[in-house]
Amino acid sequence: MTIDPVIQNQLQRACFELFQIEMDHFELQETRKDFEGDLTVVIFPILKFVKASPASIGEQLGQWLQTNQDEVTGFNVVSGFLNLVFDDSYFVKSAHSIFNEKQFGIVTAKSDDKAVIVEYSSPNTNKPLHLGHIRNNLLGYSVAAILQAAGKKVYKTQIINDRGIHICKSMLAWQRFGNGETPENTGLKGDKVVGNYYVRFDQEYKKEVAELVTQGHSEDEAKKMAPILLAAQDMLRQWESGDQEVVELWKTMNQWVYKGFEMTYDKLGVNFDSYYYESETYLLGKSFVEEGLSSGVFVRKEDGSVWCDLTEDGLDEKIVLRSDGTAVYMTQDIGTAIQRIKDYPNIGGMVYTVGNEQDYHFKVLFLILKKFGFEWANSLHHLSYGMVDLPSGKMKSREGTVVDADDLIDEMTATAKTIAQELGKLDGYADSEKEEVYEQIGLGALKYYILKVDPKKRILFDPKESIDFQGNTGPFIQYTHARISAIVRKASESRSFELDNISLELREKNLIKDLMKFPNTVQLAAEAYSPALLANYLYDLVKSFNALYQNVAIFGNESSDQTAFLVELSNATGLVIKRALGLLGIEAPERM
RNA sequence: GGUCGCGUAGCUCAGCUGGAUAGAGCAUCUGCCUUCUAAGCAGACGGUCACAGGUUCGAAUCCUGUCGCGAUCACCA
Repeated sequence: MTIDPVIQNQLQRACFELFQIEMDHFELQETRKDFEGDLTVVIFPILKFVKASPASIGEQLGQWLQTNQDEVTGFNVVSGFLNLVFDDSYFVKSAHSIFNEKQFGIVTAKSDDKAVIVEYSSPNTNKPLHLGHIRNNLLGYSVAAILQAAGKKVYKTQIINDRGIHICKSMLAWQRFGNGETPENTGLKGDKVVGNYYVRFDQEYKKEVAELVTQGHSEDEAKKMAPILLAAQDMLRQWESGDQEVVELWKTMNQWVYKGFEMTYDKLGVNFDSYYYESETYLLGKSFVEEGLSSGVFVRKEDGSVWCDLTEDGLDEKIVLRSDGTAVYMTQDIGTAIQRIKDYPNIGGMVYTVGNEQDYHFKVLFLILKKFGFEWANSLHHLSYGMVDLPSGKMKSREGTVVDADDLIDEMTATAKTIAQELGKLDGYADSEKEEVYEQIGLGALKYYILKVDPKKRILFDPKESIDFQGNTGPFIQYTHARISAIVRKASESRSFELDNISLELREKNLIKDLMKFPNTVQLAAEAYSPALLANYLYDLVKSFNALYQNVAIFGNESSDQTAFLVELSNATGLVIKRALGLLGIEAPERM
């Protein structure tokens, strides 16, 4: 799409013909808005090879391009910068081809290319999803979509932490205080039911600890000997030994949770190709520990525990198997990784969407997998993102200071509704249509708000300040798309135009330049695993569109080529906006 | 203490492999609704790019150090 490679090539020829030197790369950049021109060549790097003033070199190169390259119709040199002016028809043709290219910006995967597994969400089964999971889900889903658009085959998956002491705590509290409550007879989502008992457990636990302390035990002692905790630990042992009753309860309550999660995923608009459960994979890593021992990647200590010595790589020793032979977190992650490669054909790499608190863990994991000598281990990426904190500090589910995912989604939708009603939008539509749009807008605001910031940065989220709908926000972008849809509706008879008859204003050129950047932006976003890149691109694009269309009358002279061109240009812009929003998992309403 | 990340307008954030006078939105002010939809547009105000050195034609961007914030350094997950 971009002309840069062509110009690079021509500059090489020019340098050879004019100065008899061979340069393989030139610094090209978009011309700043306050100078005349479209593409700028930075002259300074050439100075090292050519003995002349920047002005003279610029002059000669500009002259050469003007005579040898059709698109270049003019140039000017300003203190070391050669600004090239392109012919209007070049931009008109570009806009035209964007409109005609069905999959503009999207590269389809070749069948022989390696695929990528993107893991995200990966919740515990003892509590509902919260704001932190929302960031995780939005990032994972969007990065998967972007990788796909950049030409990769992508599989989305997650690992569900369905075993361990945490779920036993919920189970125990439910047994004792539940009175047979179920999602069905309470009308609550299953994850909420289970989450409530997790909180209940903690309350009882604290009560018992306090009681023990008044009886004269130290707090540390009390924390270890509280009967309810001992009971939970006992339950875990029963689970591991396959006690039928415990396993049944475990299955039942986990099913409640999964149903609840699915409802939240549906609302968020994310999905998965497969699920992995720790209860099924936690033993997997062990066989590879044996393998690692025989190949010397791991060493066994006297007490029987197994370690990986990473001191040569600047890290510590890391345990991969406990002295009692049970698996640790690392063990199962090794196992899960290898299992996934077996389960899917032709995997070239994996992306793990996990918070930055686990940076060290993944550094170690990747290193160990490399030591095993797997080829794919060189293409593992930890999509590390910053925490979402509240003004009051960190979110803690046990203390009830979390922002619940479902609540937040509902609040956003409600806010969208209030604002839309105040503005009198959507009057005259059916209630069901209205509700759908409110949801699209509320979620659009939330998704864009989260995705527009660099993944690695921490987000401070203030739930009291409702998320903005003005300025650099999802709804603003959606709104522009809706306006474009209106234009397209009105101009239902699309008429073709004569390319040669169009002359462009600066703002039209700017919009087309922005449109042309889309494929490149998708590639950059894929390389950087950063939806933020795309979000900020979108905002620029929408600004360009608005700046142009505010002061231009599209309709009124329906017969002119200029009108037909403007309609096509808006159509192309609408397509790109919708596509880019899609990569962020945001819907683009036709009306709002 | 070691390691990693972050620090840009009052607030929230952009700023791609170093390039021209560091950009948006919110907030505060000023104008614009008979054209496609004002969730918008045009403009004003607002900066020691944490600090100090270094690299070079040129640094918010790269390197080193200091300070501040966060994370992490478990036979937890």
